[in-house]
Amino acid sequence: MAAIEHKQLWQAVADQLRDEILDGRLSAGSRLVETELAERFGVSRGPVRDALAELARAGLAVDLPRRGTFVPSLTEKDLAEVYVIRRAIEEAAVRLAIEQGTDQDITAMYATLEQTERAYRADDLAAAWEADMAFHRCICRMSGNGRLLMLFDELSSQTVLLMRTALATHASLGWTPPVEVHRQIADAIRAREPRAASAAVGAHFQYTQDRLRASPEN
Amino acid sequence: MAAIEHKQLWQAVADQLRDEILDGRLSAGSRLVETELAERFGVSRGPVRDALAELARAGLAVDLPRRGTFVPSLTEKDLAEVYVIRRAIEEAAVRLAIEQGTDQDITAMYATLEQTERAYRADDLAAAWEADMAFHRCICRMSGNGRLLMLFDELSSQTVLLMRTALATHASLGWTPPVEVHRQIADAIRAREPRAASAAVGAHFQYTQDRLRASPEN
DNA sequence: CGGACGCTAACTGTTGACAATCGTCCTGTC
DNA sequence: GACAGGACGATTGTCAACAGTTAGCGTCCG
Repeated sequence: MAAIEHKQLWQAVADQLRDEILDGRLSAGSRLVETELAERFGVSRGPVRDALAELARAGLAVDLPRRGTFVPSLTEKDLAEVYVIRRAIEEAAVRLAIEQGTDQDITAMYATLEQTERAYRADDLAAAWEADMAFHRCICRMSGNGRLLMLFDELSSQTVLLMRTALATHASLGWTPPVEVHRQIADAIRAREPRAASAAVGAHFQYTQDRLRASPEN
Repeated sequence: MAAIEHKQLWQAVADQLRDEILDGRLSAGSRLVETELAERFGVSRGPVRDALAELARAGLAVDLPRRGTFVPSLTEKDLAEVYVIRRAIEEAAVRLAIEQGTDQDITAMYATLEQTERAYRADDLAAAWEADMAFHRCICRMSGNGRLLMLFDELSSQTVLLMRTALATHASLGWTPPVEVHRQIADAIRAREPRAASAAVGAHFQYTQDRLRASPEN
């Protein structure tokens, strides 16, 4: 095993660009010029083109025909859209996770929980946020639904981008990881109570959405 | 208005290929050779490549690196995955549709319902199926969530492909359009009863899923 | 002084060609 | 007779070049 990931060139480029977009090194509105990137990565324009198409499909870039590709500036509306879908699929995921999840999965889930808490106590908000996302991803993985997991990854990327652009100034500063809510969800999963788990996820999203909607004063 | 849709070449190719795949003219397992298609459409391999990438992203093709692109043969597991996600997002969509939908939208929704009935009485199962899908799409459009609608389109395409491949022989023959269930959903939307509407959608999917799971004897 | 036209530069969309890789067939050996 | 190894063919991944379009800017006319 551990077979050599025969990564396509365009995948490597896409991964690199994705990281830079999510890190904020490529800020919203930045233009992604094919020739420029091709030279930077030492490849031709072909793979760069493929990479940009991939990012566009993932919602991390917008492609205006004949005009170029840009890093999108996501709005409140985008935030609402993403959260509606995330809530829907994660409520479903948690129910499946109860049916499909192994004890090992549940252990891993609790690990992310503790990691979140530890990072928060260490005042490492970035790590706490990452562990928070890992918790959600863990549930989606437990669902055993590959499409659902891929969809989550797409939406979580957009969530990160949203947090960086729309809410960089106000909301993220006051953010605290919802450890206790996550623990509620985790406990419900371990107890194999689909109703409670689904409701807890719904409540979690409701709360997050309300808080985000309340804070900005556009 | 009605501005000239300056369609990119690869989009035209992708549309054509999508139609052929969904029509069954390109059956499951078919190999999509870039050179071949390029010659057939009178374009270079570049746009064909882009088109195949697009189809692969939409789940209507699978790309095996260095080996080629194929029309996928979707399995029971794929069916289950697609339906889980569709149920989740459509339950959410119907709730939003109640908030966002205009009277015009509701009229259009009922139109698809009547169209389904008419096509079924005329023994045109293909048209009935299409109108059935149009009904579901109508609800997703009413949600006002662009991402949700795009996601639905993706999943509905895969649903069509599934019906063609996995269930071509047994289930589709006995299929009858669930007009009365659809009417229940529509009525709940018109009456602005989110609970009932969401429940009706859920029941609809539960029923469909059970029936599909019961029929094949793999 | 303001607006419209035309020019220029840059970038994208598309093309054709080259090289690397994978599947297949054939051959030879056990 | 079956399996391993090597060569060939086909097809994809990548590259460099060409053509068309778009945005920006300057100039000219009203």
